[in-house]
Amino acid sequence: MPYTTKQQQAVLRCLSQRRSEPVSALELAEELRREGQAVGLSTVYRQLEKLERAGHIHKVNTEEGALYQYCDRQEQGRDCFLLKCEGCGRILHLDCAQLKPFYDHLEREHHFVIDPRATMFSGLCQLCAAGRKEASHGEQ
Amino acid sequence: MPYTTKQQQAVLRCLSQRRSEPVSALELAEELRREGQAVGLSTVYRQLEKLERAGHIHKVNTEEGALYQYCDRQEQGRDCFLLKCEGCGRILHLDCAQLKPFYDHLEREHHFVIDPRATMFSGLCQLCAAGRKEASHGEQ
DNA sequence: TTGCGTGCAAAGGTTTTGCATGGCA
DNA sequence: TGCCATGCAAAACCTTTGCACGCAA
Repeated sequence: MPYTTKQQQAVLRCLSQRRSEPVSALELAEELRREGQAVGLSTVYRQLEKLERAGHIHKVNTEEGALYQYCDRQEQGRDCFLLKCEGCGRILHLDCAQLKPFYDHLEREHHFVIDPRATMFSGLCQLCAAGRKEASHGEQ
Repeated sequence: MPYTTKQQQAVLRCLSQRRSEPVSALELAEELRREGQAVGLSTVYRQLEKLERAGHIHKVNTEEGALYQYCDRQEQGRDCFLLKCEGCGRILHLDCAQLKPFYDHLEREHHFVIDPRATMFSGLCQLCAAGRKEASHGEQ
């Protein structure tokens, strides 16, 4: 990284402190303002785009707009993937060798190359799964 | 389905004709207008929400807003999953028994219950993967 | 001085909402 | 008649863009 502004550093620092928690651009700008490091919203968006292209963060499109999450370089192996709980919104990183045979199969049989960084498994974590058992009854 | 309006039927019919092709709400409204079955945009949105909750269609959040895709009831088994090509945006349904050991492992070890209907694998299909090889060089 | 990053304000696009209207039970 | 879906227009929202300014090389 040849030249970094203090805004750029602030955005990345704030994101990395949050670790596995996905944040929206607006939340990020507000947090930075609270810290006395105010950064304009458009600058936040511009930095997020850069950081994503550089592979430092994940961008996840959700119902409520895009969320951004710090992405640890070490966790970017082929067997690392993202797990998103539809209940609480949290995104987990997991490393699992069990996926490899499946990916290989896809590539061999269907010529489809998986991008682990962009692949999101959705489901329910233990707590949220338990909570929904009761709530979900007749809909529509 | 106790009572369906002709708008509701039109939206579902249009979506089912497109099959594996994801469509935006606006495109849907335009297509219906072209067919002489004009449906207001807000009605299209309201119907899409209903259809999604009833499990008839998938909603996929993308860069350019939400896309909707018809979802065949028969394909909703545990081993069915969605494959999204980041290149052309197409979504494929695949059925693959190779996933089962992985899901079982997740459930046993991490207490995470996968929702196949909401799980989207991202990657590149053969054609798009080939096309990107050339384009992607030094960025940032 | 030159160039790039910044911040504000405005524009752009998508999705939702309010409200009057109309059709089906 | 009563209720719910509809359609239009307006609002709300997120994200991008234009442009003048300022900081660093």
